[in-house]
Amino acid sequence: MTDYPVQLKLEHQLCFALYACSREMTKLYRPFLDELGLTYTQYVTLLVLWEQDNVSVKQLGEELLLDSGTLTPLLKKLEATGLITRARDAKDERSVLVQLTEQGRALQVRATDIPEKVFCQTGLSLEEGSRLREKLQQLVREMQET
Amino acid sequence: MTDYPVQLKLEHQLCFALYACSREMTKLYRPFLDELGLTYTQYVTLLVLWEQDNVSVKQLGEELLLDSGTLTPLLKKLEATGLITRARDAKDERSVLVQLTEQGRALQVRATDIPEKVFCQTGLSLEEGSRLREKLQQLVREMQET
DNA sequence: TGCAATTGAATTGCATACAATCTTTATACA
DNA sequence: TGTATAAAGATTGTATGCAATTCAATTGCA
Repeated sequence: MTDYPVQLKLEHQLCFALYACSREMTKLYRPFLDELGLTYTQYVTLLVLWEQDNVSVKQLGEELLLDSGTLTPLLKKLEATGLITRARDAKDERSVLVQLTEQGRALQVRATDIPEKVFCQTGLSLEEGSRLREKLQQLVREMQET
Repeated sequence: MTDYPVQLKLEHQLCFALYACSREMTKLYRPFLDELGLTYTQYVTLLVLWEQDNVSVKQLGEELLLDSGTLTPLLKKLEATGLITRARDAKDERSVLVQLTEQGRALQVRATDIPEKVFCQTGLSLEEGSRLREKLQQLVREMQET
């Protein structure tokens, strides 16, 4: 199999490196998020809400690159656990506004140290981490244009 | 909200950049894989098998960083569509060996050009793509050690 | 050698992702 | 001003991911 096309080798795939790396990174978060009773997707949703409260499902979807098929059930779970409320926007009944509860806002304090703890396990310098993140953000923007 | 802790901003998260980038990359593959009737995970599984046929579920899991909970149903689907066969290893009845069918092997030809077509949409130079992939592979290795 | 511990898959249960479709509300414009 | 179109969520269906558990086969070692 020495003449196997090099462009099909798994080791040669940027897509797989991304896919594997993303999942491994999520695994590093899991023990910390377990303590807060959150999944990774719930966590990033809260990151958005902690920055800007009272946003629509549409806005959340634009920030997180997720659609209502993913967000609706996830938000219902966060509502059921008492971290957020969901309510139709009086100004536009098509929209649903998501708001943190007291409890949801309080959780932010317990999350503050998680990114740093995880980052320490990556073996990256701050400089390398930033460069890599910027490169990935640039790549996301490029892929969304196509 | 100007005093919001910078380390919790979504834009500052390497984990989210990876998560978003991985999903966007998979979206670029989708139209091409649809033509072959494959999902992304089925595709990377076949990448492994095209390189080395007749491997165990355990070996597949080690290459793809997936466990039997994900692989077993996926492999059953590939078997149902006639691309692979699954059989207990006579030398160790605990293992299941996965083998390509004629049809499964034939599909490789139609997949050969996909990585290049997708890569063109990333806007990366070959040099940048390789560097990024190597950085991600190194990061995966580092995260697996912890 | 006999049996406890380990290993490899499969199964179960839960939480995403995402395409496709449906429902409700808002908007545009003939 | 009706009405066609568009927009925002919700729903449905399919396919992962992964933890936890179960089951069968193998291995290690007292």
